[in-house]
Amino acid sequence: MRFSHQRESIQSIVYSTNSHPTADWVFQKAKKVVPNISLGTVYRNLKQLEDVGLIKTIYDGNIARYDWNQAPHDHLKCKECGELIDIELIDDDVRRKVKNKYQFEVDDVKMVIIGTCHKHKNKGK
Amino acid sequence: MRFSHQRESIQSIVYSTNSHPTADWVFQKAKKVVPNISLGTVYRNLKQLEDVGLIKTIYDGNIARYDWNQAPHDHLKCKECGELIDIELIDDDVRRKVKNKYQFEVDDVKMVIIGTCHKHKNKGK
DNA sequence: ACTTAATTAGTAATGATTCCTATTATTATT
DNA sequence: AATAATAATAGGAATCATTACTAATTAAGT
Repeated sequence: MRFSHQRESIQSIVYSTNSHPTADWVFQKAKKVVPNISLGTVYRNLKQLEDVGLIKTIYDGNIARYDWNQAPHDHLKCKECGELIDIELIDDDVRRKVKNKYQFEVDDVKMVIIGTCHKHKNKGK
Repeated sequence: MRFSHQRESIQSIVYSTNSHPTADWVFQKAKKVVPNISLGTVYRNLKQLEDVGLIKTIYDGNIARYDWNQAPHDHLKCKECGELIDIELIDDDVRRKVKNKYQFEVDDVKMVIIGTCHKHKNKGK
């Protein structure tokens, strides 16, 4: 994989935020640096960056979001504001249990906890 | 919500399988019962059935799958065959931890464990 | 500088899902 | 059983996210 100005920009954009951006959000930001970058380039590079292990993809419903955080972690999703919040539960238990009970070789545990964040607790009813 | 032949068929199709079918799979089956049913009807009814709490939606990557199983459970996804396998880990721990640590009201925990199922363990390398 | 192949912009194509509208069917009421 | 009110439908168009295609560009080795 050789150097490209576009990929460098895309990577630094993803690395600049904790907001788990979508491809389109990255595209909008990238245009400010590389004015005539195309959306296809953004997708292609996001995929390459994932292949190389520099970013991770999170599926939020049926839309892809990207995350620079490589450490194993999970997400809280608030159904009021839609925000994805990083959390660390550190449960190696899950891996062990699954391996023993289901003879399943675990690569990755993707957990999203749906609910209401502290900012919106009262708006529930 | 009033009765419809279409919705009844769609529900019984989802309830007839453990394969976590996609909308299109349900559509193909439904055509055998209601020959000129339309895909839009399938989507509309799947959503209604979910609203009413009769089925659940699982996002498998960026494609929606439907599940009749209302009991809290998680899924193993084999990256070789793509199959989604139901599992029960029963960890109320997660709910408690999240509630205390992050002041987050938990509605649902969606966990998908990616890896290799016992049928494909050797094919890994 | 020259060559080679990876990368790009721009656009067309795809696939899943939603939206729109005239018609049909269910349910309550007479 | 006929009527009225309106939820639900079929069929197709529209949308949204993502991928594929292609000629032109560009990084990097020689």
